[in-house]
Amino acid sequence: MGRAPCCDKANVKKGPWSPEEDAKLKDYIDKYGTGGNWIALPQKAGLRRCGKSCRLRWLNYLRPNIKHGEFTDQEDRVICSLFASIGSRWSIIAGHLPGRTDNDIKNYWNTKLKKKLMGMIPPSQKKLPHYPTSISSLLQPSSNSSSPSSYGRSSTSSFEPISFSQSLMSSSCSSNILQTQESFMGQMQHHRQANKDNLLIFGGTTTEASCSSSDGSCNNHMISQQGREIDHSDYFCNRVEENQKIMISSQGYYVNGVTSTGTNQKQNGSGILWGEGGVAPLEYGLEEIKQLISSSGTIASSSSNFMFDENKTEESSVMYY
DNA sequence: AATCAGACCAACCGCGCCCCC
DNA sequence: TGGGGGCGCGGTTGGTCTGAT
Repeated sequence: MGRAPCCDKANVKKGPWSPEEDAKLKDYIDKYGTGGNWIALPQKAGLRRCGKSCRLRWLNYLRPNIKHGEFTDQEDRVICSLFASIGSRWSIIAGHLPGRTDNDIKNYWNTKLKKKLMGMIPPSQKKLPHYPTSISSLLQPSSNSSSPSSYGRSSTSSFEPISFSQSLMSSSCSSNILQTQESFMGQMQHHRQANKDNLLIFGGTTTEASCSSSDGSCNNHMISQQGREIDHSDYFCNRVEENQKIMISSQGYYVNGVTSTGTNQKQNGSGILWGEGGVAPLEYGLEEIKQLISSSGTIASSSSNFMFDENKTEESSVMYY
């Protein structure tokens, strides 16, 4: 069985597009539009191409305002933030980067950006020599992305690990799903190894985390899990020092017993009581992290160990384990 | 100069969702 | 309401480029 082919494979050309084909397609769409039917379009346009191929060519290369070339640091951070929040939903991420296509972003992620992040994986994971040893270093604003860092460098590639901006950190923390990103897990695990006094606890929603900082200058935008755009400036913008315990959940962030609203959190044994009706944040110890890393060979959205319940993300994200 | 390995990227493939009949 | 067709998406592939040896 199986699905019927979308076109007559025997009579369609495959492979790279010629300038003539590009011109035909562009001319046709300029004149008549897509007509809402990509399957029929190539025949009308005089192209021996599959409709899907035409659509892809148009969307990725021929349509106006497509931006090619180097991704900026800002774009890097947007991609990372959104990836941490929503996983590999490239079309949504592309929607937040005008001129960029999902395919472009996907390729960029797979070939470069992911490796930048992988540069932060501990030596035990990636056999890389040097890593930041303080959480604060991970939370520093991105000011050195163009300068050599002390992070590890792959022996076979020339990438520079990006620095995690506050916006990335905050948005990453704001979503449970990020925990399966091996890059970030690597940071966390390494940090735990480097400084056992630190405790990193994450959880909650992207839509309710608050920020008490007045000097935070994070202006990046991100979207909630419902696709609603929200501003990072409302997020966790304060620098966090070493030896502090960090918790972020739907009620805000928490550092050494002080919440983002300035109140002290009650602690109950090893646990922490979050406000009434609050969503208990998830806690990740080193072992859990190791387990996550080992069990999530792929990214969150494709992991069988994690399911992101989009129907339950209005107030809090839910992770099934 | 030749060869090889890794990086990069355009394009293809298959699946799930949605809409329409 | 169910089935079929089209669209859109994410994963993967394969060709080309580039740098190292």
